[in-house]
Amino acid sequence: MKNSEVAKVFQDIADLLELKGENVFKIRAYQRAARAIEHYPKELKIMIEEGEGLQSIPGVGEAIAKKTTELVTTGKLGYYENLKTEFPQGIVSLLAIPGIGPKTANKLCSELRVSSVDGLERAINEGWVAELFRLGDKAAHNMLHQIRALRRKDQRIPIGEALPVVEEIMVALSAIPGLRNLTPAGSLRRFRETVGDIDLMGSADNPTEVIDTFVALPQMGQVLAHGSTRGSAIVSGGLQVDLRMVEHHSFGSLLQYFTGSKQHNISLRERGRKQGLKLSEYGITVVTADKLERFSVEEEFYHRLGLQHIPPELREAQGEVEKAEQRAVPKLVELSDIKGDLHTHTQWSDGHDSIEELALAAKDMGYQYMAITEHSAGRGIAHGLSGERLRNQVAEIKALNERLTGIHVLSGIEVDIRANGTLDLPHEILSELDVVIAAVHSAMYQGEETMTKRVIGAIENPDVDIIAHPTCRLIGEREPVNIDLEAVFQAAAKNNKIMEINAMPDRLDLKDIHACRARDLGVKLAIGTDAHSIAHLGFMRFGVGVARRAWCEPHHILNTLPLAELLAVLNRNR
DNA sequence: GCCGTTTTCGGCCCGACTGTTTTCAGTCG
Repeated sequence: MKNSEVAKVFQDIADLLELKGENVFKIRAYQRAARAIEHYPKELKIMIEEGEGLQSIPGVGEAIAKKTTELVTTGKLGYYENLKTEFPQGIVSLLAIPGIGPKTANKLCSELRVSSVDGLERAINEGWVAELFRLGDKAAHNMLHQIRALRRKDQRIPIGEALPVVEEIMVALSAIPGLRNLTPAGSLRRFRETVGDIDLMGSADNPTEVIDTFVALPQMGQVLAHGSTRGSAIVSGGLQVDLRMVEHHSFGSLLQYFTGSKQHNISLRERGRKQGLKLSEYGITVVTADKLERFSVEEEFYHRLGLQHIPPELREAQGEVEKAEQRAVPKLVELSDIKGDLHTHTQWSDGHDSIEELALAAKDMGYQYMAITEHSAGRGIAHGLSGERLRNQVAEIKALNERLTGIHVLSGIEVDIRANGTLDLPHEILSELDVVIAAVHSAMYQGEETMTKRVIGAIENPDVDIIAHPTCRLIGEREPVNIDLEAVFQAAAKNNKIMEINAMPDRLDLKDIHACRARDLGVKLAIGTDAHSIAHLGFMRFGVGVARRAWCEPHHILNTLPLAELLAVLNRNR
């Protein structure tokens, strides 16, 4: 059983306990454990097999560890099964409607026999809900509104779509004189792979003017709110953007608060409470003196708590507060550390631009090198390269390198790992290249054992350097393949092979927690954009974002190495 | 149910909004 499935069970348990009216702290304990498990980089199954104590996970104690072991080893949890029988099926679905919590759900269920969203809708329309004690016409109307919103619920948007939209807005507002701060907060700032609504935080001498300009921008569709401190609008694509203008002297604490994550903020407040400090979005209050200290800069907020500043990407309550306390927050990899792109396509296969065009663009980005890694012939649809065409390309790259200065082009390939685990090109050709990436592009629905063996086979092949997009997922479109990543990472560590963080925004593969686990096991990572055009080279920042969320420092990332050192590591002269 | 540089028992993050009441319960982020 996967961590995400375990997390789902504990979240379900929390919901059921809420309906039952259990002790709120017990409920919170289950919620906390669910979130911690969901973000935990190591598979619980492996931890149990290796006899590693589950209680090392923050928020998991004796009872939840025991339940987890039962769940993971037997696939079932008696406690959960019993709990489920106490309530009509479907009542939990009511909790998903904003505005309905456990009390209201229980009332609807016990007094109106409502136990589904459809049933609730009928009860509202027939006027029953408005009759209930402490509910009225307005409450019933709101429920109906929320049900409709839920049905057309927009999915979370990949960060690759949201970030450019937000940046365009920020550029448009940055010209306003008097604007001092403007930053996205929330999951976008933390660089999560998908985002919901966007919160922009700003401070200015003339906040009203900023908000007026914001809601009047040409890309704004429906304006939801337009006040003196807050504006809210829907931009094309359905993304809701809120702009919140605050006082200069409170900007730091407010930005901290709205960046989250919620769990990170809770950890901070728990810690502050022990020091006699009360934390809120307005600042820090020394409880004994009842005096509020405000912070215009976020760094100072953390320093006041005796902590190092914590990069937003790490704020997921995964031990970052303890590290900040010990002054041991890692110096995370940055975009400027990247010396080249190791995964690109040109007109030779299914890319848009020529090798030279791509190379010059890479040079403009300040790179020292870039690798051309076309598809191999097995990908007929992508105009993949045969051995012969590949040799021609190698010759062209060689000639190009003699002409170009300031950028070195590496000849490579993204060779198919066939369904039977063999590679799509022979050793004779692969051994002539600077870098060989191997990847699965077909037979994606193989069982876990077959798929794992298939990829490990490629890892053990001496011609292969890097495994690209190891899970083949497409965010919101295609589920990851069935693969035992733990075994794959172990094999990569043993064979000194590199795993890719594919920076394409709809891939981000490896994802954050998997990259983190690979790093833990000592596997080196490479960030590649998989660019099919010059514009795609800019995807690098999304890959860097994943690496940062995986606690990676520059030395964990292969393509932070200068050219000579990179070639030494790839060691292709065998 | 979790947790410990005040505690192995007795705490557990903080503030705001809404709709319903007539001082507040319920919900949310």
